[in-house]
Parts: sequence; C-alpha cells; structure tokens
Amino acid sequence: MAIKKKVVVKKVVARPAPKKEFSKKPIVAAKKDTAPAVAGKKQIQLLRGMKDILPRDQYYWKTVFEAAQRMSEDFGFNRIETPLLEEASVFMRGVGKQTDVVEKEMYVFEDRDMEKVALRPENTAAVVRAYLQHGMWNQPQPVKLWYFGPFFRHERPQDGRQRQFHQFGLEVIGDASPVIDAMVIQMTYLLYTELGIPVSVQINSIGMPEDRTRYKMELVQYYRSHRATICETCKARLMKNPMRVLDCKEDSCQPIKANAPQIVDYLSNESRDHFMKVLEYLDELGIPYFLNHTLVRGLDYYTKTVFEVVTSDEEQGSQTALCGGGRYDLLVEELGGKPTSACGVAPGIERLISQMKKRQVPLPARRTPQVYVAQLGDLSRRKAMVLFARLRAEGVMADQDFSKGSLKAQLESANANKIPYAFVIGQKEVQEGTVIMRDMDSGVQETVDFNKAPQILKRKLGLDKSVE
RNA sequence: GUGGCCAUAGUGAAAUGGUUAUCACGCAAGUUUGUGGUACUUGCAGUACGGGUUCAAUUCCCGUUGGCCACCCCA
Repeated sequence: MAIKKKVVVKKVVARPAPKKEFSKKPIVAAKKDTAPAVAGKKQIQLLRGMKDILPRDQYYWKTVFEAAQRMSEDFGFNRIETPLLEEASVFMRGVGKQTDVVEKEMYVFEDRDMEKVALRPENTAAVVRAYLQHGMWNQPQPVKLWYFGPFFRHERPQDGRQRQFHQFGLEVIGDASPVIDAMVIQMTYLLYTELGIPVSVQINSIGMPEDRTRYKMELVQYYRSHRATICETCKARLMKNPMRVLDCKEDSCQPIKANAPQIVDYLSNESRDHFMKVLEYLDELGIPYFLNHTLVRGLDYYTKTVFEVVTSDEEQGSQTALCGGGRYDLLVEELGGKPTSACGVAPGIERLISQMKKRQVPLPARRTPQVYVAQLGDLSRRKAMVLFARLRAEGVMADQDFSKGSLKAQLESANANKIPYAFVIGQKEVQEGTVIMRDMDSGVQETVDFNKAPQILKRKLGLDKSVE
C-alpha cells in the first residue's frame, strides 16, 4: 500500500509538465448545457428539516467552535465524541420513555440486524453511557467532558428548529457540589457574552423525586380547588403530568398559575441548601439570573438545578431558549452505574449563530491572502506555481487562479479579494529570472529578483524582523 | 403531531389567463493581442413537482415536496 503510493508520487513528480496548455478555453466553451435541464424531473433536495452549512456560514461555525473549545479547555474539560447512532434503549432509559423527545421526536429504526437503534436526540445519556462503559469512575472525579456535534429530532421545522441541529455540550460527572452547577452556568454565560449575545439565565430547582412527589400533591390539590376556571389541557395535565400546568399560556389560567404553590417551598433541606448555594455562587460571580418557578424541563433525568439561557430579544418568537441544562444526580444509576451526581448543559449552535447574525456581531479577523500570484501563459505559470509554494513555505498566505489565462481576470480577482500585493510573472520575467511586484493600492510596481521575491515581500509586509 | 401563510434565474425583487416572463446583484467572455477597482457590450441562469379547469396557465383549483409562523415541545 505504502509502496504503491510512493511510486505514484514519484511518477507525478518525475513526469514532465504537460505539453498541452490546459485552460486556454473558457469553461463555458466546454458544453452548453451543464445545468440539469431535464424537464419533468423533480429536483433532488434536502430532506425536511435538514440544512447545508454553506461556505459563507463556515466562519461563524469556526468562530463558535473555537470559542466553545477554548472555554472548555480553559476550565479543564476534555473532549468526547460519541457515535451518532446508539442502541435506542440508551435514550429511552436515560432521557425517559414518556418524554416528548423520545416518544414523539426520536429517530428510531431497526437496522439490518433488526437491532433497535436511534439517532441521538441529545447527548447526556450517551455521554453517561460512555462514562460507564469506559470505567471513567476510576478516574479522578469529577470527570469533565465537552462535545460538539449533530443531533436529530423529528419535529416540524421552523427557524432555529431543525431535524438535524448541533449542540455544544458540557457534562461534569461525579460531583454533587453546587459549585459545579455554578461553574457550568458560568461557562455558558461567558460563552454567550464573549460571542456578543446578551442573555439572561432562567433558573429553578425541581428538587429530588421525593420533593416533587410532595409538591405535585399540593399542586394538584390547589388546581382541583380551581377546577371550574382552568382550561381543558390543564385538566388533562393534572392527571398525566401535573407540573406541566405551569407551562400553560391560557389567559384564564394565568391568575391561578400566579398563586400556585411553588416548588422551592417543597424542597428538602438538602435540595434547598444546594439551590441556595448555587445562587450564592452566581451572585458572587456577578452572573445575572432570574428565578423562574415555572421552569420545568422536558427530560426525566433532571434533579435539583435546572436552567435555561434565553435571549433578551422579544422578536425571536418561541425559539428563545438558546440552551438548557441542569443537574442529573440519578441518571448514572439509571443507566447501570453506582449512584453518581452529575450536571451538564447544551447550547444550541444554530440558535447561537442566528443570534450572532441578528445582532451583527463582528467576527474575529480572518486570515486573508497577502499576495496574489498572477501569471501569463504556461511557461510563466510553472514559475508562478513554484513561487506560490515558496511563499507558502515562508508563511506568506498567497492567492492565485492558475487556471485563468488573462492578466486582467487575475488582477480583477486579486482586487475583488482585497489583496494588497500581486506578483506578476510573464515570458519576459521568466527569461530575466525576475518577477513584478505590484502594490495593489497605489498601483506602483517594481521588478525584483525571482529568488528574492518572498523575502522582499515579507519586508514590505513587515513580516521579516531579521532585516532592518 | 395539529393549525395557518407561502413557493418566479445562485440571491433579491417585478409581471401576466394569450406571441421570445422583466429588472438588479452575481457569474463568464470581451471593449488594442501583458495590468484591477469606474463605464460599456455580449452571454449564463427561472415560474418546485404532479394532476385538474380552460381553446390557452407561471397566473385559477387539488395533491406532493419544501420553507416560514403559531401550538406542542425544546436547542
């Protein structure tokens, strides 16, 4: 294999340059109908809810990814990437069988071995699966992990809601301290802030299952006493999932909701202390938060702290939740491990980028070419290719369109890309062993030695510190 | 999953029940054969798909697909 490759490489290197000139003709001349003009054929297109991430958006993605990566590394997190496909039971057990995410939205199917598999709808359960499978409880605790990747939920798509979407995530497994909750919230808050998006943290504690049981009884009793005024859906929720009445947006239910018992009053001392500690840490860090006693998250595994990060933006419709997270002290056990406390968060990347665009957040300066290498004809093209390679070796970013023939087209391209300098090589320069260096701004140009060209340019660009 | 709005070149728009569907941006070639930014010329590219009504549909109707919005839920 390796030998074969080597031979091929050698061949290429040793082969004389092609005799034929390969791009004399414009591309259009090749064939007239390049476009699929087949009538009556429906165009192939994206699956519903899927999106291409086009070159024009890649810089946003890069910026966000790098911000997330840096944040994670700064706080001592290690990256983990789990497969997109898991045994369906990972999520059914982890996230909860009756949750909307699993019940209504998860992509589940049987593979060729008739195994029931699922495209991951979220990552906490899968990361815990990895934690258990690789014996990470033997590592120093807590284990701090981060990830960045695609997730899948079969929903009716909208702006900021796709069937394949991306999340950055943090998971801290193996520590019950409220400091962890605060740290995760802090990191999330910093991420948004540093990317130029003003956000607020909505926070609540839903306690442990015992706390909730007590609370639900009270809540149901309270709502029963107002049975006459509440809406039909609330009546149904009361039977099935009482805490969801707190999400009700029906006008008639609002006054009742406002006076409803609040979960924080039903927390055990332990849960309450934990929550108070989290809030104290947030106060200390100066992170603005809002207590939201109606915040109940849709996944079964949450305990104690739950939070969401929302925009202060009114016009964003219902997709204001940029990110959600919380503590999950029972999940590891649920998936077969020893009792292990944990806490995590998952910011949605599409919603984050959409906010950056909406707010016209300036992106960090990007790497742009410093010089354009233009050539005329095949002979000079060969020299130009050499020059380009030398520039690159010298750490100078160059641009080129070696397939183009006319100098005009090449300078146009250099200009369009706002490249400050251009090297021009033609027949004459090849014979003289020189190259023309053109200042694209002033139009001033000078002829310089071909071999010295990279150094001379570097001096012009102020990159060469050795020469004064 | 429920309901509503929508669908014209790559992008943004315009138009009409009836000859070659308009404009801008874009892209390509050119305006003295080796010099960009402005200008000019020419070219490229479109009525999402399928069916129906009609002498005639891009236009009206239905379905499909996709987008958007609200709900549900969430990222």
